[in-house]
Amino acid sequence: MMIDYASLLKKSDLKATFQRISILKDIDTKGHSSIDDIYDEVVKVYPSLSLATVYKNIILMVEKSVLVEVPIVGKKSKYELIKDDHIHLICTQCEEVEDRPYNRNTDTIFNTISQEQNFQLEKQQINLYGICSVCQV
Amino acid sequence: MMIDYASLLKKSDLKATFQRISILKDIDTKGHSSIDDIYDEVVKVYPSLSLATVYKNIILMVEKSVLVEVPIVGKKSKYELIKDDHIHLICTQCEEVEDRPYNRNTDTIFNTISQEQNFQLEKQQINLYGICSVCQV
DNA sequence: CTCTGTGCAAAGCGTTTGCAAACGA
DNA sequence: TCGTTTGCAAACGCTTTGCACAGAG
Repeated sequence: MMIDYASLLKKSDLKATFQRISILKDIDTKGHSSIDDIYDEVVKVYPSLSLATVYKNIILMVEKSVLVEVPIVGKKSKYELIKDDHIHLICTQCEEVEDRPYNRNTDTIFNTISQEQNFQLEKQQINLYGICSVCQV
Repeated sequence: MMIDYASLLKKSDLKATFQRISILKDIDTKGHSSIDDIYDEVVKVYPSLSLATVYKNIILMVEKSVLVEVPIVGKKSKYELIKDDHIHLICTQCEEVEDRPYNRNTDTIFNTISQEQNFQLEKQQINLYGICSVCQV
């Protein structure tokens, strides 16, 4: 958190507009945000924001590998900043997503499977769906 | 494969129509199909099929836990028959999805993480994205 | 100053809905 | 026969697009 979003954008040949920085800040602060989450949040501090601008920028930042799409069963995708591989705990009740680090074996397992299948691994997404501690009454 | 789809449907209080059986057969044969895959296939043997019927039935069969949605980064979801936990190898080139069984450690890892986080695990989806052996020139 | 990015409104599509007719049990 | 399911066409809502203006570098 508290990354220099402007540098992050420039590194990817994207101009550091207030809209883009606000989008990144929202995602970074929350961890995972949907398009609507982002729009609702950023429009508060920048009322003239257009939803189309959010769409355009998310698409662009995913292409540039600044963001990663996290598709979720039965809901709209969320987006997160690119980061080390990790596990998602996705609450089916409150829809929050929490990250947990891989343990030492996790990587090995997936690499082994990929090698056995002669599969050229590019990206991995481990999603555990369930009820988070907060929602368990 | 070659399951008794009619019984499967009746077990879930769904009438065994030709449309539903054909949808299940397509998914079971291919392993994983998108809505459009299914429509394109079934309409061949049942030309009066409506796309709306496919949508309605997929939604229904997911609710009844006959099918499971597999959301995929940057593409439309695919659907599979419900089955034991497994890993998806998703080819980013040809879009094929292949299943691989969990090895002995996989379950342990996810159960451990869930317990540590007091997370009530309901469902898990492990997706490995990359290039399948066929597409590696 | 130049080229990129934004906002707006319209267009485009995938998905859902309502209803009469057809069908399964 | 009765309740469910289907097909059609319309409605919906999310996403994308084109273009003139604004803004970053």
